[in-house]
Amino acid sequence: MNDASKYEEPARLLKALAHPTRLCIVAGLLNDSCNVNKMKECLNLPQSTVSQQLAILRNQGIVDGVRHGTEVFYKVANEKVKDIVKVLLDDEEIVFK
Amino acid sequence: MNDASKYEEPARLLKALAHPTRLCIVAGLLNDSCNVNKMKECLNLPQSTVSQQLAILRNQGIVDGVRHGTEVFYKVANEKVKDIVKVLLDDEEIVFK
DNA sequence: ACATAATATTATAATATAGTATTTTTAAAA
DNA sequence: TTTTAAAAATACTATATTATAATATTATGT
Repeated sequence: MNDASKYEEPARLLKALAHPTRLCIVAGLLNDSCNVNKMKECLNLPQSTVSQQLAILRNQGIVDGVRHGTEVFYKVANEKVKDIVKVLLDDEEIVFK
Repeated sequence: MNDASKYEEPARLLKALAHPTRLCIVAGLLNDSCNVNKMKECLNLPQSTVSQQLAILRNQGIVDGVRHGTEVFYKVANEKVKDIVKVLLDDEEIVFK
């Protein structure tokens, strides 16, 4: 029993979340969407770093982005992830501002 | 805002879960405790591998073990983790057998 | 004390991830 | 169409993780 393959996908999902920056990004997007520049300011990280972390989240379908002109607005795209992050962070309100 | 330090602990917790073998172990322990030998049989992995993964889970307080003679019976020691794993795996019943 | 069973630890090679400077793409404005 | 801004992709070094063999520990039975 317990073939590990069954756990590979969910493990990949958790792994994508399991980084302070990425977790912070997802937490910040729980209630409001946000563009990369604002995130980079809030997170105090180079743009390339933020974009790379966003790419990891995008690859797992955790977030997706919509372009408006030069900006891309991201939001959380996975309900299960929303629930997990809320449980993990005790349902606190977090917003990029 | 959004100092990353706030997310370091929860990220560490997720990281410890974010591996197919470790996730499988935790899922298998959700309802019943189990000793290492049985786990190693179920998982079809060397004993050292299972013990190492258990050590990672123990270090994050995700599981703990009680020794009975030569055997150590493990159980999940963190309620938040139970909830997260149930949400992640759609609440399916998983047992080592 | 010695043998045996169950579990833990250590060491290490292979692989993966993290961070960031640099370059490229995309879109709007001059 | 050139310039500028925002975001993505690339390249590369440093660090971390994984898997597992080998060894050590812990507890029991003889």
